[in-house]
Amino acid sequence: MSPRHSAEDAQRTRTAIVEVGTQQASIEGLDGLTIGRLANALGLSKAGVIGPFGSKETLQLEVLHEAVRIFIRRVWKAVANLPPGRSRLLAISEHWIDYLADCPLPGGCFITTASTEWDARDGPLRDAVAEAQRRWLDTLRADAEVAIRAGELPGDTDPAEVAFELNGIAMSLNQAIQLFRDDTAPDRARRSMARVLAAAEPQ
Amino acid sequence: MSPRHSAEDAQRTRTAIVEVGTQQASIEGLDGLTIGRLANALGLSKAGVIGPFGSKETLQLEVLHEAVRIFIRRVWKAVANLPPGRSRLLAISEHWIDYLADCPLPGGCFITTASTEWDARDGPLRDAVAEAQRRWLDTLRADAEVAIRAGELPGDTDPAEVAFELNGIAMSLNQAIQLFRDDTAPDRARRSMARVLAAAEPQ
DNA sequence: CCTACCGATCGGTAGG
DNA sequence: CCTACCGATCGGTAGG
Repeated sequence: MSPRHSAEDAQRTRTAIVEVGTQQASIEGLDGLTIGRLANALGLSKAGVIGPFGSKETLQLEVLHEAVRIFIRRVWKAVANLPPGRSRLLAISEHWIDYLADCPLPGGCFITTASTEWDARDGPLRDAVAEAQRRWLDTLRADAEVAIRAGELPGDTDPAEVAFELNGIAMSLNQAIQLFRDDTAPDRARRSMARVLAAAEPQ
Repeated sequence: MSPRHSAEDAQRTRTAIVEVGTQQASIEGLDGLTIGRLANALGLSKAGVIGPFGSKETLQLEVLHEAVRIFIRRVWKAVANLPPGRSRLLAISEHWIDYLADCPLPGGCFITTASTEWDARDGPLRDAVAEAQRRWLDTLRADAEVAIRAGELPGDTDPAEVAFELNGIAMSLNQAIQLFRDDTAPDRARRSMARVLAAAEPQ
């Protein structure tokens, strides 16, 4: 009740703002976030929402990073300790599809939405989105490289193409789920990803 | 100079508003369209911009349909007279990739942007986006069905999966071009689409 | 198709 | 973290 809050309280408020902001932005886009609606949803004043961040852009960047953390937690953490290679790419596929089919954010894949929202603009948000997407594609490509060297994928496979295709399947799945509410799509995506990751013929 | 305009003039103005609106919306999104900026870009008053349409939503719907017309003109018109089947799907792939690599709209593929922008919302715009995307996927699937029946694609191919995968590759390509400015991506997409459309082994 | 205007909301700040 | 406020802009309308 007192206006004198502890640093702990301030941190809790900050966290709550980012969490609710992530939910809202997954639906309305990062640019669709507004301080006023956020304040209303949280029972705070607008000054209370923007204060901890200084500007809307800083808040948007934090919201984006929170969405990336959620993705990593759901898709990467479970496989991070597996040895790199084809079997880990198959495990990633499973978790990725599960993440999209049972998404913790109401608007589906945040990075995909943010990517199409910012890909034709300039500035820190575009750069942050590009870097997050870049890192994920690099992660996939690195595993594909290991798989090719180990003979688990055909020797003439282009590792960047594996990342490119898996990413495309994930975006197509995200659209099927969000735009068409098609619950047969996860199985389709599973088959498609398995085809991209088809094992090399034994010599 | 006279405020008394012909119906022809009125039509010209309407067309100009939709055209400039399509350019702007391809960058800022359909929701990012504003009457004020549109009026400014066109040298009109806000009333002059919104008047012919009655509401922003009607204008947004017309902008969306204009973007669909542009896509059809660039990707579909050139192949519409070819016989359906695998070779037409390959021709579509070529035109689709060319369209994305040398896009008439500054923001890249409008439908992809509109899809992620509206897929988590309700209303006429979401419905219109879904219908446009649905029609295109159905077109691809119908050609895949013909190709499978003709033995041009493997007999166990799922035609909906062909449409799903081609669409995913196109979205991945759109991202590579717009977000990463990666001009090696069109070739990658060509290889990926060719793989999806690999001919059935001759019996 | 214009001017002039409406209430609502935007991001953000001053001062406590 | 609040109240009270800022100028700017939003979509839209009245009246010509």
